[in-house]
Formats: sequence, structure tokens, C-alpha cells
Amino acid sequence: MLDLGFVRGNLELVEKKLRDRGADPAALLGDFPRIDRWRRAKITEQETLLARRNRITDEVSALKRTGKDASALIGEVGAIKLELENLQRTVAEAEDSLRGILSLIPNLTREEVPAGRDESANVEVKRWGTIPSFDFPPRPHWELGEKLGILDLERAAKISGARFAVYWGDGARLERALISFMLDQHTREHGYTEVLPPFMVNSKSLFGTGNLPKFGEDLFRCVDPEGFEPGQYRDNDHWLIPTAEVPVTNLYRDETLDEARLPISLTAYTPCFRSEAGSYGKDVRGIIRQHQFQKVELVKFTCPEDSDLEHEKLTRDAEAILETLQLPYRRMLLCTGDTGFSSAKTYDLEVWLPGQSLYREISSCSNFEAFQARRANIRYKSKAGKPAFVHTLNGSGLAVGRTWLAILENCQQADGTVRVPEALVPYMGGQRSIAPRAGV
RNA sequence: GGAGAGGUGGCAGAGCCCGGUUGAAUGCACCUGACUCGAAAUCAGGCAUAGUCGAAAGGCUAUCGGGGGUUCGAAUCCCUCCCUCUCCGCCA
Repeated sequence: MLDLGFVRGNLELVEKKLRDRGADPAALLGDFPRIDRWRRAKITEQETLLARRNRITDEVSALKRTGKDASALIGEVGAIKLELENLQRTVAEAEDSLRGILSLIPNLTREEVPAGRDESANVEVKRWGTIPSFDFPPRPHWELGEKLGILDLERAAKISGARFAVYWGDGARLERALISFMLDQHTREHGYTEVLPPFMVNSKSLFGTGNLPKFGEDLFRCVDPEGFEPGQYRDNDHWLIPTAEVPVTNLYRDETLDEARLPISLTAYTPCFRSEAGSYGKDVRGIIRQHQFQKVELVKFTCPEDSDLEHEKLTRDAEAILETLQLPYRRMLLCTGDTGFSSAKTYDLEVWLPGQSLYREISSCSNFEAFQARRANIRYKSKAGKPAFVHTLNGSGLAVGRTWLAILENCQQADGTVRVPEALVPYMGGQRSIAPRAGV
């Protein structure tokens, strides 16, 4: 959420930034300036009346204590009351509209973010690794997984539905190995503290990270059938998390952190649940796009001056995982139109998938600046200074399912086996290769 | 799931029965100053957040878990939701 006063004072800038994202400023801002002026005028009226009422009640109080008659004054307040009720309603309505407008306005992208409508305008910042060459046609992971007997999409469809996966044997172990490996590297080498949060959160948490109210359709909600109201939600509804970003960022919701503690770097493994509404027909093959996938997430809380630097570091921490696994990747700076709602600047890491001959997103690292902190009310305070909003950042470190399939495709051998990357061997109990698995 | 107790400022903890100089006693922590070579101790002062008006100084308003109600007036009375604790039951 943007700051009300900031929007008031920088209307033209906000409009320009919305256009940069491909949004329609008129539709998003609506009557903002008029409602804002109206609200402040009404607050002034209301508070003048309240002040008058408070003075009169003080006098009533004084009279009563000395045993005198106060009925004339009490009558006077009666007249104020009705007017006050109307004003209170008017102010509340104006505040609701303003909050409604502000909660749907995306973050302002930074100057260095390239202008553009969609992913075709994203800018490649760097490339790492050598694209492997094969003396046989490399296969996509869904073929490899099936042949090896470690990936079972048919039975997943039977027990759960489309866009779910069952991992067997070494496939299940590889997923588990990746989770441990990533968490270990982030905690031991990159200075993160591991957290294991709940996989369900309440509505306020989703508002804090910017998923609600706008993106409720992308989420799974657990709610008793009686309470189900389409398009509406209640504070104490439970939702399956779409990413660990939500519970972890909200750990410090409504808290004021001591500046000396910053930056705080947390890493968390969680499953992630996404309804994938609106993605029908996209990525139907394999396990690129699932309703449930595993992810190791990186989250930082910093003071405003440090968030740029920490964004670079966090992105490097995610890249380090790919490098340790020897997976070729490139780093993209997302353009204005492709940058997420809450983000001011986002790097995507894309891993090379030889089975499909393309780069595919495996991590997304964003600086949200104070956008989430304002929504979630996360502040910091130095010894001398006043409390101010922190900057929040996060990135995948990495999407485990996509790392799993990237290993299958990049490390596949002519004989149909898959070589286990050196760094994972200890996590696979010394096993160096994944071979076809006997009968299911 | 049943029964009970409770949620007050950074923390601890009064006030609630009996509504009115209580934005909130007191203690601790913290900041500034005095004393000291320095520190401790002691003394003096300061110490919430947000909104709004104002060029500023400063004023006003709101906030005692959230929301609503009663009242001239609510931390205090009523309703409701959330959360915490204790006991019982159930359970990985």
C-alpha cells in the first residue's frame, strides 16, 4: 500500500507509474483527490464538534460534583449528538473508499526498471554456466520421471486431481534432499535463520503481503460451507499459503523492531498452494505448474537505506544454489508490466531446461520497499529516531519442484539414468545416480 | 468439545465491583542533565502511536485486544468476535 499523504502530494507521479505498468490510472484512482479533500474537511468538522462536546461534558462533570443542575448543558449535547453521528458515518465511508482505492494500487516501480508491457520486455542481466550438449536428444522431465518410475502423475490425478504429483523412491528422496541442501546452505553459508511456519494463515496476513483483497482467486480457502460467501472473506478464515513469504513476512506484523536487529534474514521451507485459476491450458505437461509445490523461501527485513544492497545479496544467495548444483541460468530484470503487484523491483532467475530448450523461472527475488510493511504495519526504531516502516524483501531460494525437474533434464545420461549433482550426493546417502526403479 | 480466569503504555503492574481533573498511579527499562577522573549509586527532567488544523510554534481528536451498544460522559456497564492461561475430555 502506498502512503495516503504521498499519493496526495505526488498524484502525477503515481499516475505515470501506473501507466508504466500498463494499468489505467483513472480506473484505479477514481475520485481519489475529491474523496481525500472531502474526508479531511469532514474530519475537521467532526473534531470541532467532538472538542465542543468534550468541553461541555467537562462542565457537566464539574457541576455534578458540586451538586448543581446540569440539564441545560446535557440538552445541548443532545443536539450535537445527531450531527456527530452523521459526520462519523460520512468520515467512515470516505475512509473506506480511500482504503479501498489504496489497497488496489500496485507498488511504484523503481527508476531502473525497464518499461514494457509483458515478459518480452524483461532485460537479461547476466548468464551463468554452460548449456550442456548431448549426443542424444534430451528428454523433457515428464518422460524421464515416468521412465525412471519416480514421478507418477496418473495416480496423482486419481487421488487428488490434475496439477498434482506423486514422487516415488529416489524421486521423493531427491525432493527431500534438495530441501535440506537449500536450507543448510542458506543457514550455514548465507546467514539466514530457519523458520518453520504454519501452512495456513488468516486473511490479515494475506492482506499484509498484498495477496488480498485483489488476488483471492489465486488462493485455496479452507472455510466451513456455511460461512462460504463468494468474493467475500472474513478475518478469521484460514487460507492455504501460496508461498512462505506470507507467514514469514507476517511474523513481525504489528511489531516495532529494534534497528540494531536489522537486517533480519529468514529462510523457510513450506509447501505452496495455488489455485492456478486462469492458467488453463498453460504448462499442462510435467510438473512446471502445480496446485501444490515445495519451496524454500528467503525473506529479509531491512532499514530503507539497505534494501537495495540486501536485494542484490538475496538474489546472489538464490543464484548460489543454482551454481552449487551446476545448473545453468540467467538473471532477468522484470519490466514494469511484468513486475508483481507489491514489488518495486524484481529479478527472476531462469534455469535452462534442455529437454524443452528454454529458460524457465525458478526463482523470483523482489524488493517491496515499504509497500508490505505499510500494509502489515511492520516498523523499526532506532535509539534516537521515530518509528518508521521497514523494507521487506523475498525470493525463492529455490522452487524445489522446478529444481528437481531441472536436475532431471540437465543431468540426464545416454543410458536413461540421471546423475546426482555432487553437492547433493551426501543428501542422497552417497548415491550418485538415479536409475530406473523396479515395479511400483 | 466442556468449565473457569484473563487481555491496560517497551516490560511489570494499579485502576474496573461504586462511569466524570486517568492518556492512564507505581516500579523497571530507556534518553538528557547534575554530581564523579570515570562508573555505580543518588538527584532533576524527559520518555506512546496515529489522524487532523497550522508556515511554524502549537492546538485539537482518537486509541486501555478488535467491533458494536448504553450514557451528557466508558479503561470502567452491556453485547459480540479474536487471543492467552488453568482444569476436564479427545487426539498425532
